[in-house]
Order: sequence, then structure tokens, then C-alpha cells
Amino acid sequence: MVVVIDPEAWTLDPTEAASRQLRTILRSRIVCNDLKPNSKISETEVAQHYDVSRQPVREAFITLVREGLLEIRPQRGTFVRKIDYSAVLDARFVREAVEADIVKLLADKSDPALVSELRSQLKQQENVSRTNPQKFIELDEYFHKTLADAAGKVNAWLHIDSLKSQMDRVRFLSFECFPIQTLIGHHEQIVDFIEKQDQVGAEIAMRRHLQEILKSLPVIRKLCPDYFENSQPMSQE
Amino acid sequence: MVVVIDPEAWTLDPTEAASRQLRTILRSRIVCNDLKPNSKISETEVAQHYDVSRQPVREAFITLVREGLLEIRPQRGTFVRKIDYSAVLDARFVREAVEADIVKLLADKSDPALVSELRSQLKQQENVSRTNPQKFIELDEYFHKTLADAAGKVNAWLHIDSLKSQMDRVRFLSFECFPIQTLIGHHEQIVDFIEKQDQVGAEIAMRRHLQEILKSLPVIRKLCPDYFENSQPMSQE
DNA sequence: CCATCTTGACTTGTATGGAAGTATGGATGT
DNA sequence: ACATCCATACTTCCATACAAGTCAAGATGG
Repeated sequence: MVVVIDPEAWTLDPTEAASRQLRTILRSRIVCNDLKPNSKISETEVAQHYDVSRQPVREAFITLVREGLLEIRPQRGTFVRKIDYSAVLDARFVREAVEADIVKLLADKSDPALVSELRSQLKQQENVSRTNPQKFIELDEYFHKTLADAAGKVNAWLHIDSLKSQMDRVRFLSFECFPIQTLIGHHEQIVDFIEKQDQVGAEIAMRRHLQEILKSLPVIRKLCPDYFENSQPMSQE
Repeated sequence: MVVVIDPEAWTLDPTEAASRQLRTILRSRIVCNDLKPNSKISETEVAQHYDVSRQPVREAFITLVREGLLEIRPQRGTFVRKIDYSAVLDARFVREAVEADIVKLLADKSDPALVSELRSQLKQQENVSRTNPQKFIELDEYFHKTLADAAGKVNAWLHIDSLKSQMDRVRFLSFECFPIQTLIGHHEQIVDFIEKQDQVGAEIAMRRHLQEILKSLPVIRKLCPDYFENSQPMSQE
């Protein structure tokens, strides 16, 4: 769901609905911080940019409001929301709770086919770790999604995925702050515990893994204070 | 977020945006099964019913698609989605994971003011338990939200809330199947454990509480098979 | 009788104009 | 100099018209 390269240059596919395409394009542009937090973004402007009318743009905006990425102030303008610090923390909290339970399920059964698939993914993660952080984010997402699928919680992952957009915005702000080697190490531990059918160990490893962002988050906020909400946000609805 | 009485009769407030109002009205009508699963629901029809144009209706539809309540088949029609059995199971799974962690947090501190507030809510739940099941659903939602707020996870609750719509559709199908007295008993246990600062007990009580729906769910599906997506009954975790 | 085509009444998707609210900057009056 | 008013250029929101796809019923040709 993440990852778009050079979304500026994208042109729309006429056979598919414009509003749906705009939805994913704009989401990517926001998550990658191509569209800067707090910047104004008008319907007409975007419409002209992609050579469509205002209506599909508007409909794309609406979905992004629900994801917490945009804020529409009626008759005033539409703005890219700053990163909501407490929303990121809560999203992380939810992820930890859910994924902890997921690995508990997996460690209970320990499917050998799954383990070998995961180990193969670990190698790929190693390969890109030092050269392509953006690709690592992609593989990292795929790793966690694989776990959810294996546990039979496909729908659960869909919800986590929408949470992730908040967290991913932070990651795209500063690749350097994220110790990719450490994260891969965590992944390896998780796979090991699943293989050993150690439920407690797997849960602890997953929780520690997802708590890692708590270290870098304050650093990044100090680095880019303008990108963060400084106070409590209002309820959107 | 749940609860609307007689949504058919609602008329729109001209001072507020029509699309936002339609959003909540239609959501309630779907969750309460006033709009039947699998029924067709066209933009023009709804627009005429509420005396607005198609556009605000359309925008309301879009948000409901994201919540899994509607399905838009382009150039074909818009339909109220049947209740997705596995989606309900997954929503329940996520809730259990998150709320288990929440009560662990609460039992760690055990705020006396919170405990007394919860006990007051328990009395209200008792009062309506035998006469007004719809009101009980409302109070039940408020109870869980209070827990999330007390744990400082307001944003986390917003996400759970969107999950709940799937589960609430089931509850509105058959009030009788839900043992309200049992659920209140669970609530009392949870409050007790929080007061005693028993993290493990609180977690177990919460998990058991949220597993209760697993008992009634198959019964209800047998009762109203037409309202459910014909997905294969997956292993019960 | 049966297969095929056509027509027309639906549907959602998009374009465009205008209504109403908001911010801004300049003119005006004191 | 300063406060107030007003014109103007924005914004979102809504209404309307049109485009394009879908589906079913009926006409047509064999």
C-alpha cells in the first residue's frame, strides 16, 4: 500500500476511475512527504495538475480526510495535516497489541513452509538494507503482512495497514534514524521463536520490535518540528 | 457512534453539510439493518428521499465503502454489503488484542475516580438490561470507550470504533441471542480486577468478555443466513 | 423455435456553473 | 494614524447536465 516512485510524473489511466487513482497517488505523495505537512492543497489546483475536473479530486480528498491525512476546512481550504504525535503513538500501540497476538497464534502452530518463506524474505531484507532504505520499508511491510495472512487475519491486516500510514510518514521523514540492521535482527528473532514454537518469546520479540520506533520518534520530532502537530487535534467529524 | 432512532424520519439540518449528515444517517440505517444486506441502493433514489442532489449522497457512499458497509460496482449499482463473517471475526480479534492491552494499562495504575465512574455505569447498565437492549448497546459502547480514554488511547478508540460497526450489525440482528446479564457480569469482573490492580486477571476477563460473541455468532448466522456472505467458516482461531 | 442484435432504461463517473462562506487588501471616514 | 467598511478573489459545497458502461426485454432474421 505504501510506495510510489516519482508520483509527480504519474499520468492517469483513462480506463480506470480517476477518483480512485487520485486517491492512491495523493496518499503516496502525502506519506512520502512530497506534499508537505500544513501546506494548502486546493481542488482546482490538483484538478488542473492531473487534467481532470474538480469532482474526482474532491472525492479523493474525502477518503484522505478519513485517514487523517487531510483536513478540509469548509469555505476555507484543504490542508495536509501535520503528523499527529499522539495518533502515531496510538497507531503503534494498536499494532503492537494486534501483531503480538498474531505471532502468538503462529508460534502455536509453526508452519515449516511459512518459516522458510520468512527466512527467504530475511535475505532480501539484508540485500537492500544498506543501499535502498525505501525498498526496505516495502519489504518490511510485506514481512508483517505475511505474518498476518499466515494467521488467517487478512481483514485485520487491512485495518493495521490504514494505521500504518501515520507511522510511515514518520519513517519517510528520516531514513537515517531507523536502525535497519537492528530491525532485521528483530525479524530474525521473531522467526526463530515461531520456529521453536515459543509463544512467549515470540510475543516479547514482536513487542520489542514494534517499540523500536519509540526511540527514534522524539528525535525525528526534534529534527522536523514543523511537520508535527504541537497540540491536541480536534475531532475530525 | 452507534444509535439512531427512527432514521427514516430524519430531516437534514440546512446549516450543516449535507454529505456529513447523510454519512451518519446512512451508516446508522445500515448498522441497524434498516437497510437490508444485499439490497440495492441507488444514488438518485436516496437523493430524492432526502431532497438533495446526487453529489452529497455520492460522497457519503464513498466513506461507507471504506468502512466495508457498501459496495459500489461501477456502472452497475451500489449495494449494501452482506455481513462478512470473517471480517466480523477479525474485527473481534483486533478488539480483543487492543482492549486486553488497554485494561493491562489500567490495572497497572488503578485510578479510584475511574473505578467509581465505572461502577456508576454498571448500575445504569443493570437498569436498562431487561427493558431496553438497544440502550444497553449504547451504554456498552460507552463503557469500553471510557476504558480507552482512561488509558489515554483516544485515537486508538477511533479505529476500534470503525471496526465495531461490523460487529454491531450482528448485534442488531438479534438482541435475544446476547446474554446481557452475562455481559454485565463480565464488566463487573473487569472493574474488580482493575481496582485490585490485577493485570493478569483483568486481561483474562477482558478477553473472555470479547470472546462471548463467538458463541452467538454461529447461531445468528443460522438464523439469518441471507444476511451473511457465504464465506467458508474458518477455524475459530 | 432459437440465436442475435438493438434499443432503451437504468446505473455510476465526470464536467461545469453557481451559491454561500471566508480571508485579504485597499478605500474611506474620523 | 487608525478603525471600519467594502469589493474582490479565493475556498468548499451543491445542483445540474452529460458521458459511458451495463443489463434486460423485445424485435428481427434465420
